[in-house]
Amino acid sequence: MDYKSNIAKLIKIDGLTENDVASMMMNVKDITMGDYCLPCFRFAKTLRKAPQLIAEEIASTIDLSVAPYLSKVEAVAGYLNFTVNKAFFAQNTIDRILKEGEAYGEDKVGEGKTICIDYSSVNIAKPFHIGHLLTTVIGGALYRIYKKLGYNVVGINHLGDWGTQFGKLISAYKRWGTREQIEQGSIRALLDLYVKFHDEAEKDPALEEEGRYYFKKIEDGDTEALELFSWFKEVTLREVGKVYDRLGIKFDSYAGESFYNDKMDAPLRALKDKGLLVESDGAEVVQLDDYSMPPCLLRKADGATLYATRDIAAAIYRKDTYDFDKCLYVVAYQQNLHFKQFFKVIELMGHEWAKDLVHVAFGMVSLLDDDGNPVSLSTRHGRVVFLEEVLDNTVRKARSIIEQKNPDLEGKDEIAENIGVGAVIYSALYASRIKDMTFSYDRVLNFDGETGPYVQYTYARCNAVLQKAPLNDSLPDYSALTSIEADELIRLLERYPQVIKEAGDKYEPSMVTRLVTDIASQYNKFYYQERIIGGDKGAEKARLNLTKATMQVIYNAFELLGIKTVDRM
RNA sequence: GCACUCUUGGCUUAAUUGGAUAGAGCUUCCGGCUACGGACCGGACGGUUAGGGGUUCGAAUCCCUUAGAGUGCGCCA
Repeated sequence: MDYKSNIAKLIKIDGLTENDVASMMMNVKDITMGDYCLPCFRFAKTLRKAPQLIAEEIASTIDLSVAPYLSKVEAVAGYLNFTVNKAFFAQNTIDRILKEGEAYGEDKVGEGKTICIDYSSVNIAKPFHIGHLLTTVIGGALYRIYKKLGYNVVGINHLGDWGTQFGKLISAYKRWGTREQIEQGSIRALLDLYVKFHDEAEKDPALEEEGRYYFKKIEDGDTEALELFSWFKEVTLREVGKVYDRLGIKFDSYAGESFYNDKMDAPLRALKDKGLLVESDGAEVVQLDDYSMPPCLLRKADGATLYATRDIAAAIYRKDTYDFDKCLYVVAYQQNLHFKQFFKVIELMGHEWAKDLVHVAFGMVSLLDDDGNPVSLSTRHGRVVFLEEVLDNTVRKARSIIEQKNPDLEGKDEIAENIGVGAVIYSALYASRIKDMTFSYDRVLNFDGETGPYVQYTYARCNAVLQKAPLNDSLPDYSALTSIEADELIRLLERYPQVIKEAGDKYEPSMVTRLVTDIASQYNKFYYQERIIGGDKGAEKARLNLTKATMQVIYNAFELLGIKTVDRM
């Protein structure tokens, strides 16, 4: 049940509707003062009374007998504080979680609506490195969050699969490559070929011409060139797919740059007809001076189209195909201007849905150099950390901790995989997405404190308690859950559905990470405060059910984040 | 030069979007396993929320300003 709006029904303030009051209700920080509160300061001016007096007057009009879920109303320092009936609250919350199970947190707000999410967007024949981590896991988490909220979600991997580099790659392959080499070496082998091409091209500039020649062949639909091109694509996607599987990432569409190749003429023509596309230094641009932005370049002097041209075509295609209510682009904030520009161009074209395009920006990932200063990733300078290597390293670390702490554990490999990968995903979804992140092994290999393994440990601990508990089919006595620790825990569990909605509204999966961390932490406090097994049967049952509910919410939250829980570790 | 973003203890960060005493984790120090899992828990140290001004009952949060950092700014994506 929604406590805030139920409480709001009890409060009568002139000129305010129930909804107004409900939206002013807040959670109380300090649980000893209550659970929900209404700050009365803002009424002081219109009512011409002191806030405390107003709070007292409202308190005196509230009849608790019609609200069995409340146990106390109190006016304190201008706040009207409501304390819920703890036993009722505990029972209501825990029963709901146990009854709904994996569905706890589901909502219908998204029913009948479609959201497109453009994320990950790998480049063919380029390394899948930690620079792709954030877009991939943030996009993946949003994908699952919106599904949970009832939306129809379309996950799009906008592949970087077009450009002269593919002509060069074909040229290099035909000169120095073999099929086995590529099949075995995959992206690394393709990258090696690409690098070799550039080295050789410095000695023999004619190679550049050859690269262009083969790219032209791709464009013209030459059978051999197309076959090689799609083979490179297949090899790349096969390797990248392995990482996606480990991260629990899925896509509904892989329509990338090459897909939009023949879809740019129409929007360009429309822009021209509207007089928006103008010639400038031989190129064609949309002037955006009126919006204090530099012009958006859509066609080069040599007639070739650009990034923005393709994105405009893609947005229109997506609107036509999916009729989205929102289209998200999970892309680093470096591209802020680019998105603002092409969103504006689409608006100028007269598409009212331009307002539904959202750039979900996130911070920059950098590495530390030898002096401890952050440096940006660079394939050219060899400053690349393969995502797969990071996963392998954290899994290895998890494995070695298991060997040390729990050598007899069964299924170590799978458990280490889930812990190691979980640690990486967790660290990427820990902070608000706009924060920059310097990647360091020190950080992702630390499994203490607010980390993925910490939450997984709590889950495994809950599981161990339940395994060890004797059969108990008594009715739970929730009035026995009297400790502050239990209260706080239940309060956090109850908040979960609301937090998912907020995470969706703000495109901020870290809100889920934070809540599940608080839940794990609070369970551990509860665990040390109260002995769970033993004593009165009804009370024991209540503590066991609370343990079960905690596990369920951790499981549900981790599923949204893409992290697997483990029963033992 | 212009635009966007950011600045909270040594480090990484939170704060119900303007609400009560700014809350955690890491690090350091102290304490806790003959306990239902010590990858844990408790405690201590550590903050003028970058500086200044303003708005108001109330500001880390909004406005102005100064400083610092990052990113971007026509023929790459």
